Amino acid sequence: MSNLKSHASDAPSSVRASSNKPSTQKRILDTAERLFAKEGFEQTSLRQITQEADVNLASVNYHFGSKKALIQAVVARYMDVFMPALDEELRALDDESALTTLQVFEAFKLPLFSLNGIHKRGTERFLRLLGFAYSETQGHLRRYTQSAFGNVLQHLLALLHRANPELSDEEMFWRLHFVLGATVFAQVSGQALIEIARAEFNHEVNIKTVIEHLIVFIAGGLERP
Amino acid sequence: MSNLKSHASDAPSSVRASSNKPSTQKRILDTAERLFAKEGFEQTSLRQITQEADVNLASVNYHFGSKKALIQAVVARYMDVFMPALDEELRALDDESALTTLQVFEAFKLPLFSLNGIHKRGTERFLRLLGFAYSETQGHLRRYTQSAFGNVLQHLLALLHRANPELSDEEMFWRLHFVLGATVFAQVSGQALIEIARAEFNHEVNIKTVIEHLIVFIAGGLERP
DNA sequence: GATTAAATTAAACGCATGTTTAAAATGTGT
DNA sequence: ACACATTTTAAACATGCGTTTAATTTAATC
Repeated sequence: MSNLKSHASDAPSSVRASSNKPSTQKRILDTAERLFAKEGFEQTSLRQITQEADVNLASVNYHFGSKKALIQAVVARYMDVFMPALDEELRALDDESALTTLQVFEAFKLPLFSLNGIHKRGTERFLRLLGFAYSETQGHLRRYTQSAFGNVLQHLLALLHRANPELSDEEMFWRLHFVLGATVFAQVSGQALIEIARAEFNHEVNIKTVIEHLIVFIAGGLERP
Repeated sequence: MSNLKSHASDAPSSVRASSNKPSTQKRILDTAERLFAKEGFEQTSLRQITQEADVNLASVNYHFGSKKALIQAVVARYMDVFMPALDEELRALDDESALTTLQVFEAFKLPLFSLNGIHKRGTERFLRLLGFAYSETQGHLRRYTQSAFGNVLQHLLALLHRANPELSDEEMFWRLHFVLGATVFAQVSGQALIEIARAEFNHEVNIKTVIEHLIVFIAGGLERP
């Protein structure tokens, strides 16, 4: 883990010097993101990634060190946008006089949709990545999130307590995890569900619709007396 | 798939003739169940199962045909108890005059707890197996459940519609899947959560407690106007 | 007790994975 | 143009997986 060659700590930031083709690093990152979001981390092999990215197999280990590190790099690219944005939204709620659960969860919407700046379907990808991070046991990812953005999550918990002062710590603990479960699951099974829904109800269904439905649901569950 | 030796279609039903040691088949089934519920299907290897069951590696393929078939056998042992029990409970609700969502979900409690007859912690194991069946993509399991117990699931959907006549088909579709997500997730992350909760709140937490919390939550989410 | 059938066993097969190696190619600074 | 560092490459490595094979042991049948 220590005698690696460079991991491109700086170097060719994003675009190759005299070529219109993105750098090897970016190609790997983009392709990995797409495949991870589609199939999950464990289901996606480095051979699949490097083949589709049209780079050499060994370049993943050269540039990122390991598959774990690649996974973390992919997730971090979204976390680094999402978490500060969420932080800002949550701060805006601090001054709210009559805070509701729905308000807290709706604070997620803008940060989530802002991820579409990273990629056309960034929101969807991020949520699916999160889902896989939880359903597969990617302990290192959980540790990274906790240590890098633990304060934001603490803030979230405090706001929910403020909106639901009658709920005990324990009640809140369980309900928050159920919320997380519904969210994660909706995204991991999301694509399949969206297709079923599309066929069943004969109209377009997109990720925004799903999130709208989801927020109402989890707010209902969380507020239950 | 067709030229297999026997798969023990009948034979030494459950206990060995002149030995106090369970049959190879049962040892495999029990050990597989324990490991599958602990780590998931894909994360558990046949070598791990056969080693802990103290049987030969090849005996899994001899008795069950394949790993997939073993997974299905493990799950079926629970499904065959759970689904008829649920069916009975749901039928009892048909005559209810003012049906509530909570009643429908509480109909799950007895069937779930009855699984403790199969194993001391049968409820927990079953829910975790279900969780893995969904979060890992075990398509064959979904197909089996759908074809074997599809009628019970249809019945469930009908009852929920009766309890919530104001919800559109689409609304119900999404909420039911969120319910499933919260449930599944609670179980897959369940053991870790229970341990955190135990440490955090300084009192015993068991699967029944989690289910009680869960049912209130999902009923709240589903009923939300 | 001989003859089948069923079950168990050790070993190998074929394949896929992440990672490492060492040489070749490319780029950079002087 | 040279020397050096960086990057790319093809190949191999080491490990683990589910499955299959063929021989042996155990059990059952006549």
